[in-house]
Amino acid sequence: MEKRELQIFRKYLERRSLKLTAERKALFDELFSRHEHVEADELLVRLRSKHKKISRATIYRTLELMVDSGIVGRLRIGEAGYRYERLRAGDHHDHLICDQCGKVIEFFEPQIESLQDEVAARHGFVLLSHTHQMRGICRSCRPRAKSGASGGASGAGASASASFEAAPARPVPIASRSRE
Amino acid sequence: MEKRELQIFRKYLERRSLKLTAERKALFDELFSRHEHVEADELLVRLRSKHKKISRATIYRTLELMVDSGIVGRLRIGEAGYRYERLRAGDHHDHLICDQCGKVIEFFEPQIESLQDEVAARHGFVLLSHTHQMRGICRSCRPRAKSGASGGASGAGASASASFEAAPARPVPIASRSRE
DNA sequence: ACCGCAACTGAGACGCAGTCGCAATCGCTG
DNA sequence: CAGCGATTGCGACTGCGTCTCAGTTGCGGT
Repeated sequence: MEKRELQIFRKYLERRSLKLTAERKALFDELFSRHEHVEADELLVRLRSKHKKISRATIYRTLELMVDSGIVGRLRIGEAGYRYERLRAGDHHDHLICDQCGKVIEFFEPQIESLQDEVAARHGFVLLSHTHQMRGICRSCRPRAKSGASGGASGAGASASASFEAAPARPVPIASRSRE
Repeated sequence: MEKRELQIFRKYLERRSLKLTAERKALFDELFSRHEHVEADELLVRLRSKHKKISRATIYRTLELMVDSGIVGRLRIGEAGYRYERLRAGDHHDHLICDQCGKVIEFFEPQIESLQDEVAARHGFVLLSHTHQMRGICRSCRPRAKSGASGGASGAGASASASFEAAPARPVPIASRSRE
């Protein structure tokens, strides 16, 4: 049976009289073949190594369609640029990232979700989406962890700590939650 | 009396035998003159309009020092690039952003903070920092709000919704909390 | 005073990630 | 099989930040 997300994407395209071309399908297959958080250029390289001819622009254009259709999430994890992840329908999660090895763990904490609604309401906001990333050192990196981001204000170590940036994700359409 | 953050910055520089030059001081003053979330180029423009001669490179270099020293926070709010905000010593907050007017509200919710620790622990992580952004429509934009990010999977409107990105912030050294 | 040197700075080149313009193609539809 | 909107690849381009480099500053030591 065809993947549910492919159906959704197909429908999304149809509604706008856009086509599910070979390039779009190839990108879909690549992205949905495994669960990960991948960069656009990585997808380009992979597809090309599979002898699919596709341009960078098309990758970006297609990813945008997928993000808009809701089947793909766009994140900012670390440094520059975006990463993309497939989303299973109705899914929602936030991210826990290891600063050392880059591993990404997904988590979902209902209590946090509802506290968010509360906070938003308290400020008169209608919540549409959110981004929540926690960064730290994972279990397997723990032993040899040492450096880490220089702490607050007071004394830090000696060597200049590389300033490692962090950044979150594209909104999770809150619809799925609130419209329950 | 001299601003506490300036003292911190001064000390940070001294420790590394760096200097508090006129340019650095000017940038500090600009950034700490009011509370906001500003872009690097905006700071450049402002300083120049005040007849201070300063180059783009210096702005960036100095902002990095400030971020490292802990007196300034670096965020990703919307689209590309970073925004900088002054941090009062020991302060911590997350952000609530209006997708319509761009207004940024800071919030702090102790319960969320501790739930985060719990989640991290559950996954064997040592938390170092986090980023938490909520996006929506603020009270004053509410009445005429309509468009918004296309919802999940199913039917969206007609016009192509501009894909508005979001992205969070530089870690808040968790030290201040856990080391309490 | 003067030297020496490390720290600073401005200007512009550079790099990366993503976007755009455009002409060539594709693939329905009538 | 002509018409036409959708699609694509290519390469130019942009925005934002970083790097290089040569010239300047300013403090410490003598």
